[in-house]
Amino acid sequence: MSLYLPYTVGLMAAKKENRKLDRSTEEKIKSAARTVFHKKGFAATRTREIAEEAGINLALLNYYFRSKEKLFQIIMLETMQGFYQTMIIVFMDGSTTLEEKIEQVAEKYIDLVVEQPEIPLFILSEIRNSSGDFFTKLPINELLKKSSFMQQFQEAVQQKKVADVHPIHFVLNLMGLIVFPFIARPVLTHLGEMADAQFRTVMEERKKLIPVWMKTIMAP
Amino acid sequence: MSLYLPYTVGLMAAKKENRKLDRSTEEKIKSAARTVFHKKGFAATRTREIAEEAGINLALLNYYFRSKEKLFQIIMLETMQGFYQTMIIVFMDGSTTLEEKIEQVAEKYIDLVVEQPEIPLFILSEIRNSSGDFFTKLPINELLKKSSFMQQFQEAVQQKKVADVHPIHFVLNLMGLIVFPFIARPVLTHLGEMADAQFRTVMEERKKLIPVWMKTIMAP
DNA sequence: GTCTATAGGGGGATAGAC
DNA sequence: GTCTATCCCCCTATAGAC
Repeated sequence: MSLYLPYTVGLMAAKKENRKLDRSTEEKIKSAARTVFHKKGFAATRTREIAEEAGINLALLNYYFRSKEKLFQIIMLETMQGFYQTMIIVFMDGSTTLEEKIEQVAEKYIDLVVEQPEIPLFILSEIRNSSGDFFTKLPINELLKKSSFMQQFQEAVQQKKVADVHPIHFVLNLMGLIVFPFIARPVLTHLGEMADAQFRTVMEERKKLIPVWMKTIMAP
Repeated sequence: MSLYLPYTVGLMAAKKENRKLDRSTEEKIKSAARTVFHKKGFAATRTREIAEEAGINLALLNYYFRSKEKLFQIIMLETMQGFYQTMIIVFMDGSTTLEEKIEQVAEKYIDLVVEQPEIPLFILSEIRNSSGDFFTKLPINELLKKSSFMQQFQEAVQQKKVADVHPIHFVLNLMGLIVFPFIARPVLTHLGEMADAQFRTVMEERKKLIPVWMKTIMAP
C-alpha cells in the first residue's frame, strides 16, 4: 500500500517516464527548492537563490515548474506527506499496542526531525498563510479515523484506562512534547547557550521520557 | 520595578515628549504594523498594507520609522517583551510556591495567547531568520537565573521532589503544553474541523489540566 | 534542455507641495 | 505632519538563440 498521494508535476508528469536515469535537473531543482523554502519560507525565498543552489539557471526553474508558486506547492505537499506518513504508518499498524504506538511515534519523529529540524516550523508557519488547500489533497483525516490507533484509544477510554478528556488533548500533548523543542530551538540557542551536542542529548533522552510522561499524563 | 526595556524609537523619542495627547499617527502605525506583521511575518508583509490598515499614507510610515526594517524591529522587540514579561513576573515572585507558579503561568499564558493567538508562531518563525540580536537586547537570561523560580526548582531537585533530569525538559514541557496548541491551530482547524468555540473550551480545560500534568510528569 | 537578455510589475523609499 | 507623485531596484517570468 502506497501512502504517497498521486500528485502531478503538471508538464513533467508524462515526460518523466520517457527519460532513462534522471537524478538530474528537475530533481536538483526540487532538492534546492526544498532546502531554501524549508529554511526561509515562501515569502522570503528568492527563485534566484533556488536556481543558484541547484547550480542551474533561473529560466530553467520556470521551464520545469512554471512558477515559484507551483514549485512551492509541490514542495509543501511532499513535505507534509513525508511528515504525516510516519504517524499514519505507526497508527495504522494493527499489530502494536497503544503504548507501543506512542513509543514508536516519539522515536521515529525525533529521529526524523533531528535530521530535518526546520520541517515543523516550516509546515506550521506556511499553513498559516496558504489557504487550507493542502489538506483537501491529503486524506489524513479519513485515514486517522479508521486507524488502529483510534480504535485502541476509544477502547482504552471505555475501559477507563485513559482519562476521559477530549482526545485532542492527547494529540496535542504527544505532538507538542515531541515537536515543540525543535520549534523553540532558536530561542534555546540564543537564550540558554545550548549547543548542538547538548540539544541532541536532550532529544535522545526525550525518546524515552515522552512515552512515560504520556502514560502518566493520560492516566484517569 | 519596570520590566520594560528602554528602547528608543529613534527620531521620535524626543518629539514624543513635546506632544500633548498622542494616541495618534505613530501609535496608529505601530498598531497596524503589529497586526499585519503578527499575521504574515516580515517577508510577506507589504508596507502599503500597514499604511492602509493604519488609515494613513505610505510616506508617513517612512517619515516616522525610516524603514520597514526599523519598524519591524520595534514591533518584534515589544512583542517579545510582552510575551516574556508574563513569565518573568510570575517567576520572580518570591511569595508563591513552585506549584503556584506553574498554575499562574498556565493560566496567564493561555489567556494572553487566546487574545493574541498569532504571537507564538510569529516570534518563533521570525527568530529563525533574524540573527539573535533581539536577545542581546532582552536580559531574560540573567533575570531567570536569579529568579525565585530557579531557586525553588533547584531546591525541589535536591529534596528529590522533582525528577533529576535536565531542567530544560521542564521548560520545554511547560511551554510546549501551553503554546503548541496555538501554533498547531491551523492544522486542527483544517484537519479536525475544530471551530473557535470548541478550541476555546479545550484551552480552558488545559488551564486546569496542565498544572496537574506537569506535577505528574516531573515527579521523581 | 539550457542559456542570455529583457520585459513587466511590485514594493520600499524619497522629493516636494501643502 | 501629511499628502501625491515618482524613482528605482529587485524579483518573477518569458522570449528567443543555441
